[in-house]
Amino acid sequence: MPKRGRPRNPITQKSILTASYELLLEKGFDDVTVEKIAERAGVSKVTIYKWWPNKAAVVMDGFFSAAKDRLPIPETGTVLEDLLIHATNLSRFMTSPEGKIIAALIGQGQLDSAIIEAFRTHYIHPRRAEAMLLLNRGVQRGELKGNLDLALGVDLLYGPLFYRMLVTGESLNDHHVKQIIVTVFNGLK
Amino acid sequence: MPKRGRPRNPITQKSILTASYELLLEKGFDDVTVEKIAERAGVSKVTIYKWWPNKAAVVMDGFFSAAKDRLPIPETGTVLEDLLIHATNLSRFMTSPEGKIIAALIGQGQLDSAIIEAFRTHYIHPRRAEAMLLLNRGVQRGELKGNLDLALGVDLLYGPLFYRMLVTGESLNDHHVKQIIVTVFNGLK
DNA sequence: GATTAAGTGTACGAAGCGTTCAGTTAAAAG
DNA sequence: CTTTTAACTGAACGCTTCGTACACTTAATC
Repeated sequence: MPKRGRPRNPITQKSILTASYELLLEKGFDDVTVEKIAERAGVSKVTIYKWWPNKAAVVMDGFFSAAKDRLPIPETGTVLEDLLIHATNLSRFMTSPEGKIIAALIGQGQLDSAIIEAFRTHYIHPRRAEAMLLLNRGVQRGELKGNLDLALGVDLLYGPLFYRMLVTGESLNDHHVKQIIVTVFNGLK
Repeated sequence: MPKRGRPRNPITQKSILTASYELLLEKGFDDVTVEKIAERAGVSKVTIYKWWPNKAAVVMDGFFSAAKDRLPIPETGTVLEDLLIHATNLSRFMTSPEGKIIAALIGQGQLDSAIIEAFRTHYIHPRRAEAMLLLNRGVQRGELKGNLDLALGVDLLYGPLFYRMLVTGESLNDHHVKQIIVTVFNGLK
């Protein structure tokens, strides 16, 4: 049975999400307003509130629908090499304008549990799972110790990168990343 | 030459900072309002704006004036032992109600550079310096490698703890901390 | 034509920020 | 005792933004 009533216009939803992501990129989370999203999307504010419960929900949705996975998992044959490539790519992404959105969302998440939950589910956990696969290959090959706790490994690799980005704010170039990865690797092998 | 005019009432300032910190503890950054601070401090809102430029400045000041240093640097004789004690204390503090303020402030800092700057200067950097001293004792004793980059060491130790707190949100008990520290230590020695 | 649901435009209430204004109050200086 | 200076007060206000209410119009099916 096809639906009664006026059908939903797919362009409406899409342009809301696009406008939302563009504004997030240009202005940062705090300066994105529902009114601006509506204006840029060419849509009524009421329509936005019809489909999303609040501003945070729209913005998160816009982020997830626009953020592509730009970090394919490398497979060079040795874990250390894979880790170096992966971590370098990650750090470059995190210091880019799009990557900085991530800091903003994690920040906002500290004040709004719905945001951080969504972010963990849709962004953090999938990427952690990928990194665990990478580490697991190293365990199989005997490059990493056999009883390695994969989750711990990911904490040790990602932790310092996020820490620098969110907490110390210090620069994060390829050399720093290499230092971090090589040293952690020594602890994991 | 003593100052002309009505002298500043020290109680006024103090009660503003106290009220601000109490509210921060009870409600979190977002739900602290200047009006509530004024009400609890028994002070006019205008007085607050006379001495601080905005809400963030008052709240940060309240935090710094109230947050005691509860993390003395241990000195057991071996670095690994020192690190375990220090990191365990830190993680316990971070998961306490007062510690959670830190997550909120770092979060807010991602949206307001003045906040994160103040937080780094008054809170993060001094604690990193302490941790570096601890590590340096290990280098002197030959328990850690001689060419160790102390800042890197702190990144590796603190990074995973903050990462769990801010990003993954996973629990952080003494066992996790021990795993983290022991593994990092293996990479640093 | 009747029904259903999508979408619009305007207006509004509630917060909260930061400011303005017209005062009072507590001290030092003359 | 009067004047001057600066701290402090209370109430009101403008502004922005969130989220909602209301009275529509529009596009589809029955």
